[in-house]
Amino acid sequence: MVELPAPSRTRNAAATRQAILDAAHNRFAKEGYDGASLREIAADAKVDAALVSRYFGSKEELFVEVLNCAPDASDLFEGTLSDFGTRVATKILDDRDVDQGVEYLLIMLRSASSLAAAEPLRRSMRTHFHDPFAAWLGGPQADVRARLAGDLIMGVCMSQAITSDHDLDEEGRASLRSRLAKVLQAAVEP
Amino acid sequence: MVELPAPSRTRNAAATRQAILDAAHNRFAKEGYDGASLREIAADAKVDAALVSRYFGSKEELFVEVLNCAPDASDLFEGTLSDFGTRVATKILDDRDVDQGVEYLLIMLRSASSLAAAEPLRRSMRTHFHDPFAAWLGGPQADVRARLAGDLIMGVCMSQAITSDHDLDEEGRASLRSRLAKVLQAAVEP
DNA sequence: TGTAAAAGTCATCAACTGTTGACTTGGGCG
DNA sequence: CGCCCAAGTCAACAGTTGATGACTTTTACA
Repeated sequence: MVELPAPSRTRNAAATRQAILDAAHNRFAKEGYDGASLREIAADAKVDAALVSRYFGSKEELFVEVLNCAPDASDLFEGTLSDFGTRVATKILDDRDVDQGVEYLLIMLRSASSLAAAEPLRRSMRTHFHDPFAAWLGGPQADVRARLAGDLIMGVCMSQAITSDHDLDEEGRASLRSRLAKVLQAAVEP
Repeated sequence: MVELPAPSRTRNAAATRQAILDAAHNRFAKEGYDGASLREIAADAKVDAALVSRYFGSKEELFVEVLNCAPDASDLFEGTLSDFGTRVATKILDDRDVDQGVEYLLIMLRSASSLAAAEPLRRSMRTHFHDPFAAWLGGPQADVRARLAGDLIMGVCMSQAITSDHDLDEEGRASLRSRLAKVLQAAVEP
């Protein structure tokens, strides 16, 4: 047959490493830690499977590396506290442009069942979400308020992930959005 | 050697079938759909692994059967609506006696990542939890209120499952309980 | 008691997993 | 150009998984 149109990639360790990282991110978000296989990830990154183990040592280390790239969810903290409920509710429910923060939430909830992933997951959750969230909230029992709001966000995202929004019409979604805003606000306010 | 002290079990198809079902329930709750293996389940039920496939056809059908045994979560509905928040909050957070309803919630969240388990899971969630919950709530937008409360419960349970309550002292837990009660109440009230 | 079907077991299959070691290819430096 | 180490590939491993067909054991009925 003809030659491959373009090798399209000169050898570049940093670039392929990043490609693997991106592919792993997507797969982990879609299928969870156990469900995603190194071969799938490697195929997505257009790389041999052996290279993944070679670069990151093990699947678990790759997972940790992916979690370490998580953003600080700082976009949730741009705005006033009194605005928090509606702001986050719209961000979560208007999922058409699934932004980074929610993607990482998906990784977490999809990997919660894995024993190997549990410990890295817990640590990442604290450092990237809970702690900065509580610090931003301030006030009395900030950690409890942060945890409760975080649990609510997680639950809603998870429900979305499971049901794929099959069972809610447009009016229902609007109602859900406003009510979620109210409840979320009740969770974070001192 | 001596004889086995007691074969301890006459051949009884219904009993072994139930034993398999119980073992599957526990394993699915602990490790999720993908994580639990038929051999583990069979070992727990003191049964050959082949028998599981023989009785239930496939792992997925076994999973469906387990979900079909889920209680209607009717214990959440014993009491007044104005009492709902505190009642459920204490039930969830005093997890020492993990009752059946929460166990099934564990199965759901631990299996949420599995593609094979997704559809049966969604159906069971609706019929065993969401629909009767919404019916019990009544009033305007009962389905939205039921979903939001359910999502919150799921998120809290999941957070518990991940963190194993490592990071909250006794005072914090009390605070979490009262606040969860308040937020939960805000979610269900019209 | 004798026998046939149910209940349970065994061995095995094919597929897939993460990981490793030996190998080949490529590009930059002298 | 010619070398050499990094970058990438190939094949294979040991383990586990779900599933299947042939086999043995028990129970119940005539």
